[in-house]
Amino acid sequence: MSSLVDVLREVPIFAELDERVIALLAARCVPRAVGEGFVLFRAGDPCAGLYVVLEGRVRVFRSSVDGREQTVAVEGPGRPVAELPLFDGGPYPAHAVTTMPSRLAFLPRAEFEHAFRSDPDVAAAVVHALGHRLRHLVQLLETVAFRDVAARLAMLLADYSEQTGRSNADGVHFELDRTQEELAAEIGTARESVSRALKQLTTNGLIRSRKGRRLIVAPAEQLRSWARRGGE
Amino acid sequence: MSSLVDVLREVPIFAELDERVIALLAARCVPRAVGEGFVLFRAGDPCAGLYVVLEGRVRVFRSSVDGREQTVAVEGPGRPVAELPLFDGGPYPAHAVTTMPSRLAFLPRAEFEHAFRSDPDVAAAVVHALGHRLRHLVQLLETVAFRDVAARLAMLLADYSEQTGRSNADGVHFELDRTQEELAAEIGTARESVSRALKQLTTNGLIRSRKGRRLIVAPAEQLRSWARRGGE
DNA sequence: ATCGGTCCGTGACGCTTGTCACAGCGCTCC
DNA sequence: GGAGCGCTGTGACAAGCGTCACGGACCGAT
Repeated sequence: MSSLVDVLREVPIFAELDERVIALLAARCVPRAVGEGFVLFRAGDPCAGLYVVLEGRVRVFRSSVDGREQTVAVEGPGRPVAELPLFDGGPYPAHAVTTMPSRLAFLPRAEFEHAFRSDPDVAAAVVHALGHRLRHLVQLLETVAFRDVAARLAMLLADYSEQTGRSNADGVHFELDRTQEELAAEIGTARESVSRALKQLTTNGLIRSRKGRRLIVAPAEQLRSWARRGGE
Repeated sequence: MSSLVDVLREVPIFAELDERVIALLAARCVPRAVGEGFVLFRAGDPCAGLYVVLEGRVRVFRSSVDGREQTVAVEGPGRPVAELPLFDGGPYPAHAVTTMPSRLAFLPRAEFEHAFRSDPDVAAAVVHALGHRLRHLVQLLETVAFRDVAARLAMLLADYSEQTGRSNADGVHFELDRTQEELAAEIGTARESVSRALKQLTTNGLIRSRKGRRLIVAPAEQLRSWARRGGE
């Protein structure tokens, strides 16, 4: 098995730290292998520490009493989960659950706090990550508030295609490793609406092809501008 | 005029710093008096520095091409505006405009960065503020995604009543110093819907009395639980 | 008092979308 | 290869809400 240090070095929020600090953090981390559906924490729980996804996937979401769920973020390998409540001392603001078997690193709060206070680089890195998250949320809020389902979906596909897609002459093609149910939760709508929106995007030429979960879509910029214009 | 130092000491994000640091920051701040409708920055502008509201009010919002607006935050005296992009180097994610004549303090980015890197207390304070904002956004996102207009309004009133209200036997009474138009932008809906939702809350007994902008409402906890249950 | 502005209430209407119901399809597991 | 199951498509319907239109209340300026 590869050493924790090697993995942490690849984690964006730790990437800029020097060896000494990474080694120190790694020594304090508790690695865990868990199955699908493992609950890292629930909204309202006091914050115990920081998780980093090494392998697998974690969904962060809020749920309402009547069972609907709004996904706030989906984190994959190398991404931190719930860095927020480490700082203001408050509870976790959302639930976090693995959506597939995963390996996680857990850094207890006290360890983290110590590193944060003693090394300004750690502080800067963390604030950087927080900033990114906040930026993303503002964006998400806007689309959920303003856009219809098709436009929100287009935005989401634009993100995915940039993250995991490869572009060639026909467009950007990539694997959409999510069910429509999951997509629906991410853009705050119902599964059926996603199904219809996918059809709509296809007839509008923004999705060029759809074979199973293999997609070929228009370039991200085109998707986004279409969404901003509100669909033609 | 009162010294800047005195004002900054009252600002939540600076409150825990010691005199020396505050004095140093104050010396670098540029105070400004501006009228209503002054544009601090627009979405996409590169980040020039941090603003702190000394007096008045600043609305932070995103707008869509077709003219609708979603308010992200409304900041009053003592509150920082746009601490986010200071860190990740990105542009401002939203517009910020004063909604009344205001006094602002402006701290150029370089000064801020210096303080942030050299004093861990500054770093901690700022992260604290960021965390708070993120928490608030997650909450806002959930309500916009799930709740109907009446519920969202109830949540908003719960916040306001806690911030500025005084409670007595009839309920919590306070002054709602916003137009329905402004309320609508904060919960992502239309003015008319706010008007109808206010009526609905009144017939349901959550708003006990409404004379002009003077409101008497149910305790915040009751408002929130009603909203969470989705209106009875 | 009169005008002009902003703000608020309310009716009518149509579109989007959530919900329910059901049918086809591709799996895996016997 | 059938049974069961999760995922997907789609039709029908109702509710919520945005939009338009209009009228009325309030208020400051002249």
